[in-house]
Amino acid sequence: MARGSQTRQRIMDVAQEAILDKGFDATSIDEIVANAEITKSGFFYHFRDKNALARALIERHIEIEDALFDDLFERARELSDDPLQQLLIGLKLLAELLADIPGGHPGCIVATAAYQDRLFDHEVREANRRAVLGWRSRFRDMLETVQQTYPMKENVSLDHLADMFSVVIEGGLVMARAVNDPRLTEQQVLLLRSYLNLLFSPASRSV
Amino acid sequence: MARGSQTRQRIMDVAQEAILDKGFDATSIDEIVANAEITKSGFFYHFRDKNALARALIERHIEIEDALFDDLFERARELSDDPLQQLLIGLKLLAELLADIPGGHPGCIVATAAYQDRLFDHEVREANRRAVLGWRSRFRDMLETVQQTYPMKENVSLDHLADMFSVVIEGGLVMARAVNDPRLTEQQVLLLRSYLNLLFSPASRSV
DNA sequence: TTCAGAACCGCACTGGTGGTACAGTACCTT
DNA sequence: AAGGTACTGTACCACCAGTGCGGTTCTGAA
Repeated sequence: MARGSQTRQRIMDVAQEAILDKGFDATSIDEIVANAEITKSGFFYHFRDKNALARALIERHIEIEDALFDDLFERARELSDDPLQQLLIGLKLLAELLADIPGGHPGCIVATAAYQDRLFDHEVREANRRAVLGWRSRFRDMLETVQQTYPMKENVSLDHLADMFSVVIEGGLVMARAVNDPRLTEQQVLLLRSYLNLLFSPASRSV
Repeated sequence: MARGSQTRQRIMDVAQEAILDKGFDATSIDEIVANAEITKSGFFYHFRDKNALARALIERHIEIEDALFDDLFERARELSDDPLQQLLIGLKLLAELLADIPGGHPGCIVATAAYQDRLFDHEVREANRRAVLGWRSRFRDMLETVQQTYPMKENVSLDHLADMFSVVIEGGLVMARAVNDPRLTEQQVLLLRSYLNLLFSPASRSV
């Protein structure tokens, strides 16, 4: 069983690299099978069609990203007991992480899927939707905890605010690509941090 | 000469509708020529290849969007003499505009191009880049004027802040698609407005 | 009225790509 | 030895971007 899933992983690795570099459509199955050192028949043994590959990639991506966020905010919790500080520290760590990836963040498969969504079938879009809603509830929980200690200075929806995390990250990745500036995403995450600081922090001190 | 450019416009209209609906690759030339009531030869008479069509669409989109922003903030200037209020009013008008489009905003061609950029040639990416940098300088100018009257409460880069307009709009459009919630973009623009209000507004009144 | 050029049409063709079908084979576990 | 898993190899199809080129229609200037 190790042999099969190993090949499957290899196909996905090769495919992901090519897709993040060139886009889903620009990556042909022939190219993937060549780089993964497998035959076309072998590819279709593991994936029913190209959609199945996309779905697998998105699902894997969600897991990795979730684990990454878990780790990030776990470290933030270790560094402070204050919920607001945890949030601000977590965002700082996220910005650093985005900055540390050499050559800039490769981009987000979820956004790729969203912008080519008619290419994918319903299951792919559903997986994508689940991922985004998962992030919303994650950040919403954190914001609620913060709000219990620190009242907001402006009355904004916590759901919308939670979505802003994803919006800034995804939008940042899009714009980083458009202007070819890999540091843009990191800068935008820090602006979100600045917003949350102004919104919740009681003293109007600069951070 | 009216005849030629008329056909060209018709091709672009038909193509844009299909591309925003399904994505660039999912839209075949055969489909475009059928809906535009022209032949394939006719299409290639007007556009050297599919890239030329994309380039033309992006350039037209930039013009339209620029005119839209011009109009929006012109109206904001009519409503207030205060630079901060102009900015906040402009964002409110933008949010209303995004909300008013029936069925939600169709999406942004610039982001589509950014996420499939390897599909496009250098000229297309350059046009895209120019558009984004144009927005940056537009919003930067406005922010600078605001800053002359209202000092920022946190010291953030005006360039980054200017980029945040595009980031929130583009990211909002991506996420709106992902969760199938057309109102998301509008909500995010209002959050950006809330941030700018907190950042520049001297009194900590709620708006 | 003529006539050149712009704006097409019609059709045949090429190469690449996603996907199918199916027979055969190496390997690994029971 | 048997049987499933994990493939290989080959042949094939439909669709799509793009080419080539000869022919046709429309239009504005001389």
